[in-house]
Amino acid sequence: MLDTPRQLTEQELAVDPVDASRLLLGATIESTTPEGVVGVRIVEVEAYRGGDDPASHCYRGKTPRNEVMFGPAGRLYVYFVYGMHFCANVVSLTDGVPGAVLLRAGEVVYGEDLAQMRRPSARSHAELAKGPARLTGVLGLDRAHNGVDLTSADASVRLLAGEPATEIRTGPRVGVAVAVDVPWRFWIDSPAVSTYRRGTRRTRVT
DNA sequence: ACCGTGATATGCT
DNA sequence: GCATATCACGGTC
Repeated sequence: MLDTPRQLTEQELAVDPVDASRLLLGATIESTTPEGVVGVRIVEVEAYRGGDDPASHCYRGKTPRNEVMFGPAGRLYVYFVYGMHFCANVVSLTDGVPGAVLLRAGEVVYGEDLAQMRRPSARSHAELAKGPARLTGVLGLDRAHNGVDLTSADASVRLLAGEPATEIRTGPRVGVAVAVDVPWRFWIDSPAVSTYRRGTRRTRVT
């Protein structure tokens, strides 16, 4: 990095997750640990809301797991899923109103060696952060990073503004079985965009 | 296509 | 309490 890029602010992110999604496409998420620095340019995200969004972790109200989503915008919401994976979201909207943007995929733009070391199974550059758990993997994010303020200048994880994205594509969210008509997955052209997977339908008693 | 893996939430008792 | 169903997934078959 030759110059210091502008960090995204809490105010910019305190908007509807759909609008925050557009802001995050093309931005860079950067994590700093004792091992080094890794930067990932975000190319695919998904918007999640609160009580009106049946696919959201906040659909049924506040719990210990999702409480960060109810807090101020610009925080990192990290959750553990499927017994082995972490996924990371950027909290949007304002204090008390839950909303977040899931970071689904990105391109590693610096710290490639460390990224490859953290994900030895990646067989190409594009594969390094192709998928939400892979993205958290290259950045070295886990439970300990839940709630980190991404807008703070000296935070270990930060969001750096990018060129405004043009040609944003949309579609239904990946792995989600409800609200399939809602096109809240957003991506820009990149080989790192993950492949679509339909959510598994639950058997419902009506 | 299929399965590992464990936290989380919910619904019983 | 305890049982169990459900996952905002990735890797391997």
